[in-house]
Amino acid sequence: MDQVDAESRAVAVDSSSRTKLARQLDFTPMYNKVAAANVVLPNHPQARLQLKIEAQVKPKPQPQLQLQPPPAVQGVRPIVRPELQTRPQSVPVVQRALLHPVPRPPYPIAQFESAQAQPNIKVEVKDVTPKKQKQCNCKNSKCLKLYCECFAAGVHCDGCNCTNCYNNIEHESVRQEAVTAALDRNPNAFRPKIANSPHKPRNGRVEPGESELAAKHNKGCHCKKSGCLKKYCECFQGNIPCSENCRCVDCKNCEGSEERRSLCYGDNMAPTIYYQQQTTTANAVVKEAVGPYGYKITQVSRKRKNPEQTTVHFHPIQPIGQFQQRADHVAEQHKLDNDLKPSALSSPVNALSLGSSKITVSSLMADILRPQNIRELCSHLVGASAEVLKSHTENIVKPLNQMEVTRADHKVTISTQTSNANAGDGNVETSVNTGNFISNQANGECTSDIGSTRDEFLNERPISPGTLALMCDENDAAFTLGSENGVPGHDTASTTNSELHAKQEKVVLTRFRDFLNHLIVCLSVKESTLINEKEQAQQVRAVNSIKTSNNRTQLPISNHNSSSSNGRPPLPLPTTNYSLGMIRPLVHTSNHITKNGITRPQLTNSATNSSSRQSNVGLPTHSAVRSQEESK
DNA sequence: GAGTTTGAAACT
DNA sequence: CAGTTTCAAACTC
Ligand SMILES: [Zn+2]
Ligand SMILES: [Zn+2]
Ligand SMILES: [Zn+2]
Ligand SMILES: [Zn+2]
Ligand SMILES: [Zn+2]
Ligand SMILES: [Zn+2]
Repeated sequence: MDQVDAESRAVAVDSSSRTKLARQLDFTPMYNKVAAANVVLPNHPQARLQLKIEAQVKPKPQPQLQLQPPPAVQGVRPIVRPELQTRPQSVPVVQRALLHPVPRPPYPIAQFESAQAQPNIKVEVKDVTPKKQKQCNCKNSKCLKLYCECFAAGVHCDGCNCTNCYNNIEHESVRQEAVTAALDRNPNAFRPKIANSPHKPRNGRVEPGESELAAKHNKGCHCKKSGCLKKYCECFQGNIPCSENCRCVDCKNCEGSEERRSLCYGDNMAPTIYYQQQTTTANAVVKEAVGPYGYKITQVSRKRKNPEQTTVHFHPIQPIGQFQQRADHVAEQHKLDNDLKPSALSSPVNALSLGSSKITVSSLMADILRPQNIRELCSHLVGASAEVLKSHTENIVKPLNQMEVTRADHKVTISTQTSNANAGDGNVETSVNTGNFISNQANGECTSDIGSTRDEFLNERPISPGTLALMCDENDAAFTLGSENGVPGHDTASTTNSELHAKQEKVVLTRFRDFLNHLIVCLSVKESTLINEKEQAQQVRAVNSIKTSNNRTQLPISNHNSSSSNGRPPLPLPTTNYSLGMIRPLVHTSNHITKNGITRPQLTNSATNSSSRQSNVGLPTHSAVRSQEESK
């Protein structure tokens, strides 16, 4: 029927369109609409990407985009090629590139959304993974309806098993019409369904209740039989808990749900994956569940309060909890190679955070190392990572040293009690600055909201540094993106990226090491102090009874010294107080760095997005109650 | 791989 | 907006 016509038309148009296609594939219309609101078009991610890609990959002026794989790019893997070309919007590409780490391709995600965000991503293509994109199997939609994942993701079919496919360059004009139609039906049709972040209100602060990171499915799911624990559920598929936007029945994917947890973290998540997709997930829901961070930690901590819900969806408002988890993926941190970070770091941190850290030590440590400290440590590490990224982004590669210097913003304080005299109030605080840390900064005061969030980490699943790093990345990404304008993605992306990661890792590990060293020092100091006291006491007694002098013992100390000497900053240990400050003790002047830099960018989300989102967020309109729930 | 189940998208 | 149909993925066997 009309198909034919369309087709013919398409063909006709083709030649003309081709050229344009190359750059555009994306759904322009959409942009226009969307963008219009925002105005920010220029950068459209896609456009950029595309351009970039072309440049990198190939000049490819040719009509048929697809075919040739860009030689250059190709190096890594074959797969890449087609996509690039084909997918105009590149969404996929990008994502692919970015995602690389992920074991499974997250899936098609379109990035539009990010108009704001994606810049960094661009990394690219070559980089790594070939990720394959998902292939559809459409038979009746011609791949011109959102039923088609390719179409929905904003990419041309490439290597799909579809029948009668019009989602390709050859039928671009028809395709465009379909795009337009889809947009008419739903202006957000090609935007990510899952809001990644948190959009924190632009106004600035995030409500306490709401975490900044809550990722939600914009429209929510409407599952009735899957309990939202199967991939039929978009929320589950996107690895996010159901939210108030959902109207599911008998939901088991609520935030605190045990089921959810078990599924998510349990086994599967294992180490493998963390993936994330980058920035935007486009509309496609992220397919592939991601594993949460891979670090597995397992248990440990207590579970939080969570309200488990029972049945019907109740979506708690408290988003906070999962923060991390979703943060990851949702956030998409782009890059970051998972591996390293999590694995390496996690364990240590976890241990600490958990508090599980060995009991033996606990008594001694208790005074010195407190949960809060750990949180701060985490923040510090994240901040450091962020900082690295930031500097990296700026292209200014500052020597790490410099960075260190820089980090003066955030402070971590650890209080220690000295057994000594003041015993009671012996707390002393030392603060350390670290780079700006995102989350903390978010709220001027670190503690409050984070507190809850972090508790979770600590208690529940401690966030591993790796995770932190991820989070960080996310943020970074965000801001990078935001700054996108300012920073044109540097091409070297791939290399840069790895470099970046290496740096981040280095910094994080280094700092963590420092932290541990300090901890050691503090402990030793404390220990020695205790010993001395004891000794003195004994001496006194002894004196009374008998002799006077003796030798003082100081065992551990020696060790400590050595340890301290190891490297890091010598800490000035006050005799009485021990501080763990990772670096220098300071007064608290707090300077929170505003993390403006960081946060801001995010805010920018495209107007539509934000607007829509907000509405959702603001109130749960969903009044409903779908009381009847399932009949069955 | 065929068949079933499921819930989003499309349609009315 | 609700109800129904269409659709393709997810899941099952
Ligand atoms: Zn298709
Ligand atoms: Zn396809
Ligand atoms: Zn197709
Ligand atoms: Zn659901
Ligand atoms: Zn849901
Ligand atoms: Zn649900």
